[in-house]
Parts: sequence; structure tokens; C-alpha cells
Amino acid sequence: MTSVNRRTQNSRSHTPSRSGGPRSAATSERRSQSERRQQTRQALLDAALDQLSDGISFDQLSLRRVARAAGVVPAAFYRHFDSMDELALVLVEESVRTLRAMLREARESGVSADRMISSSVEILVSHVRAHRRHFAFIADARSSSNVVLRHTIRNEIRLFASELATDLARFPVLREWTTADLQMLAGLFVDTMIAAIDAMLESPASALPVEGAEGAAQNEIAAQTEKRLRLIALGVPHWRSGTQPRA
Amino acid sequence: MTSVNRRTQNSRSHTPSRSGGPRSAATSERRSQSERRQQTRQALLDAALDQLSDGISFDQLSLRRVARAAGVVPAAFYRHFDSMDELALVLVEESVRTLRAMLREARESGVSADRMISSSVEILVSHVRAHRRHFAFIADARSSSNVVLRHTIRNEIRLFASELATDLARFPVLREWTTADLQMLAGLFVDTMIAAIDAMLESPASALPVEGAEGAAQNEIAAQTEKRLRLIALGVPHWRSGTQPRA
DNA sequence: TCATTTAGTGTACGCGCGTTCACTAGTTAT
DNA sequence: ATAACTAGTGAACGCGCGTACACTAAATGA
Repeated sequence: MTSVNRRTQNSRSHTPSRSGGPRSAATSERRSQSERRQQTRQALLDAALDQLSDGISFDQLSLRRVARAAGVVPAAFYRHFDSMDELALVLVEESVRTLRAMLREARESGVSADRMISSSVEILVSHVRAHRRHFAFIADARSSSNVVLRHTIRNEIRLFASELATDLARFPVLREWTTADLQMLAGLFVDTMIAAIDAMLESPASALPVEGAEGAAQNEIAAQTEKRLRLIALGVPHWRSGTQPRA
Repeated sequence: MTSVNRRTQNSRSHTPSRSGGPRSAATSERRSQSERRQQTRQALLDAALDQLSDGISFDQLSLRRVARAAGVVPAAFYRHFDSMDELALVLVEESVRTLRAMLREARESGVSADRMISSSVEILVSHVRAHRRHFAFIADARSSSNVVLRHTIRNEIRLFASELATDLARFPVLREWTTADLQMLAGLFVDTMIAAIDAMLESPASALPVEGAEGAAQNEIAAQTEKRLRLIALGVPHWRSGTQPRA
């Protein structure tokens, strides 16, 4: 738990170095400059993500807080990012990668029809547990007051829904659906899953994937979500697209 | 557009009084003390709501900003509220009242079955248009970093869903549904509508209910939402509750 | 070996914030 | 008429913030 910067050995023993200080990357002894640079950069990103999944919203997250948590002086931040906004964009990339990995896994777990829903929910839950910080960031960024960040993340979610729509198009029942209706269905699925993520993130986190009380709450959410998706799926075979809703 | 406080006539002509100043309550000439008190209080609440529906989140909304917009000095705020948090709770009450009024209207527009969905969406859209500030506040408060505010509003939404569930119980198709399943259905409806509200609020507002371009965007959202709800409703007759999803 | 580059330091600045306090002028009550 | 009350004022405070800048010491490269 020492600081990212070690200063010879322990010279000038004040401010943020020793004793229960901020968590950061490993304390190596002799590293190349670029290694140490990357190390600090990662410590900043990690510090931001940690705070984010600790209930601090991105809006509250100041440059100074991040620097402090990374064990670094505020000015040092600028060696790595122009601003918090730029750091946010890096976090977007990271988090979106996690999101895509989840979609890929769901796609490749190639089970069919009804079993697909429960397996998708399982994958969702396990990913949220394994990458809580990324999902917390995404959920938070969606309603951030930072315009660029908010729109970027919403666009990514829209893209995600689009990809899901083309996946759905492969199902026999959905073969003859219009593109617009497929987008509608995918959007409904995605929004339902986002609601599930929000609900899961509300329980005050758990550092380790325990089986305790909060795990039970998450299982409840998973069950509820599965029901919702299953109900939606039940309507699918009876859908008729036309502008006239009733035949 | 003068200030809420008039000071005799125009004595000491500096700070925030004249000339394009902040919008606030009417500028009466001679009012009783309690009238003037209420006037300022309302000006503070209005100022907060205006900022909120102008894209400023509650987290960004400072006591000083509200006071400034209400045409009042920061310290005067304390004559009416202990803190921004207390003001927020008043706004919750106001906004929840709007929400309940919407539910009541939907309930009393007593149409049946399929027509009900489109009429509900119409009511939703018209209410969001008519009370944009309240819905903007609710949407924002849902993800506020203020713990009390966030939980209060989420609880109100849960209550709203519960009321909807008991309303739904009256429909013949839903007569034999378990309470849990009704809650699930109501939750799905409510979350879908919340998604719709979020989407509607994203277009940068319109002071007057115009028929222009942004109205078109809102109609698109309404259409999409109606489709979603209709699809869900299609699944309802085929729902089977049991733990075993497949018969 | 020695000059250069560079990651991180420490100090300082101006700003908006919440909060406090003594005050003033217009009601209200006696 | 006068005393008590009260809504709003204006100045002051300490704090955390983003940013700037001169600095240092270690790594790099000629």
C-alpha cells in the first residue's frame, strides 16, 4: 500500500507517501522511466475507477481527489491527461471493451431460444460482479453533467443495442421483422438490462464475490430480470408490425 | 423581470435588482409580510426548478446559484430552508404530486384493454410537456449523489409501481397472476416509461409546446414507447408463473 | 562522462462555495 | 407612538478546487 513514487528511498518523509496511504500500483525498486510513467498513469485510472465504484459520481470526482488517491501531487496529473474529461474518455474505452466482451461471450455461449435468456442474465450478472467498476462508470457516465462524456456513452449504448438487433435478426421467429421493430426489441432488452445493472449497483458493493446477503439481493434482481425478458419474449411470436396495431 | 425585493422604491441602486435581472415572482407594491415571505420562497423553488430543467443537475445546483437566480442574497436562503437538501424534499413533494395526478388521469380516462396503452402514452407525453420541470427533477434526483434525495425518489417510484400493480390486478387477463408477477409487470411498465421520459428530456427543452422539430423527436419516442408496451402486453396472455419457465 | 529530457514536487494564485453575523428597514402587535 | 419581530442585506471566513510555474532528481543518450 505504499505510494507510486518512492523518492530514492524515503527522503523527506512527509506528505502522501507512507503509512496507510492511498492504494496504488506496486512499489518496484528500479524501473525504466516509461515503466514508471505507465505505472502512475494506471494508478490514476485505477484511483478514478475505485472512487467511482465507491459511490462517488464522476461529477464529484475532482482532479485533486484522483491525484490524492493515486498517491501523487495534483500537478503530476497533467503529465498524463490534459483534464479529467480526457481521463474519462480513456475509461470509456476500457469500459466499452468490457461491454463488448460481455456481448461476445453471450453470443458465443450459443445456446438456443428459451435457454438463451437465462444464460444471458447469468452472463450479465457475472460480468457486473467481475467488472463492477466498469459498469459503475458506465451507469454513472450515462447521466453525467459532462456533455461529451454523456453523449459518448449513450452513443455506445445505442451501438450496443444495434449489434444486439442484428444478432436477434438471426432467430427464425424474427426473420421477417422490420429493422425498426428489431431495433425496438433490442432497445427494450437493453434498457431492461440497464435497469438491472442499476439495481445491482445499488447494493453498496462487495469487494469479493461473496455468497452472503447482498449476493441474495443480486440473485433476486437476476430472477426479476429474467422474468421480464421472458415476458417480452412471449410477446414476440404474436407481434404484428403494421402501423395499425390491431389486425 | 424585477427582483422579488423592492426596497422602499429603488433605494441604493446596486446589486441584483434592476435591468434584465433574474426572473422571479411578481413585483407587488405593498404586500403583507407573510405574502412577501411566501413570494420569495416560491421564487427560490422556481429558480431551482428552472435551472434543473435547463440541464443543470441537482448536484451542480448550489445554494448561491439558486439565490442568485431568485434575485436574493445567499444568506436570505436560510430564512426559508436549512439547506439545499431541504429544498429538494419540497421539490420531491411537488413533483410526486404531479406524478400521482398523471396516474389518476390515466386511471380515470377509463378506456379498456388495447386502447389503454396508447392513451397512457399520450397522457405521459402531455404530462411531461406540461410539467417538464418536475419530470426533469425526478429524472435527475434518481441518480443524484445526495443519498437521502436519491432514496426518497426511488422509493416514490417503487410506490408508484405498486399502485400500478394493484390497478393492473383489475384486468381480467391478470386476475390470477401472483402478486410478485404483477409487481414484475408493473416494474417493467414503469421502467419502460422512465426510459421514455429520459429520452424526451434529452431534447434541449422547449419553453412552449411547439409543433416543430423537437416535437417530432418526442412523437418518435412516444411511438417507440407505445410499441414497447404493446409488445409486452402481447406476452401477458401467455405468461405462466411457476418456477419452471417451460411447461 | 556529461548534457538533456522528463516524471513528479511544492508553492502560490484566484474562484465559487457554504456558513456566520451584525445590520437595517419595513411589518406587526401593544 | 413605540416596542418587538423578521425578511433580506452585505461583508467576512475558511475550504477545496483547477491551474501555473519554477524546481529537482533520476533516467536517457550522445
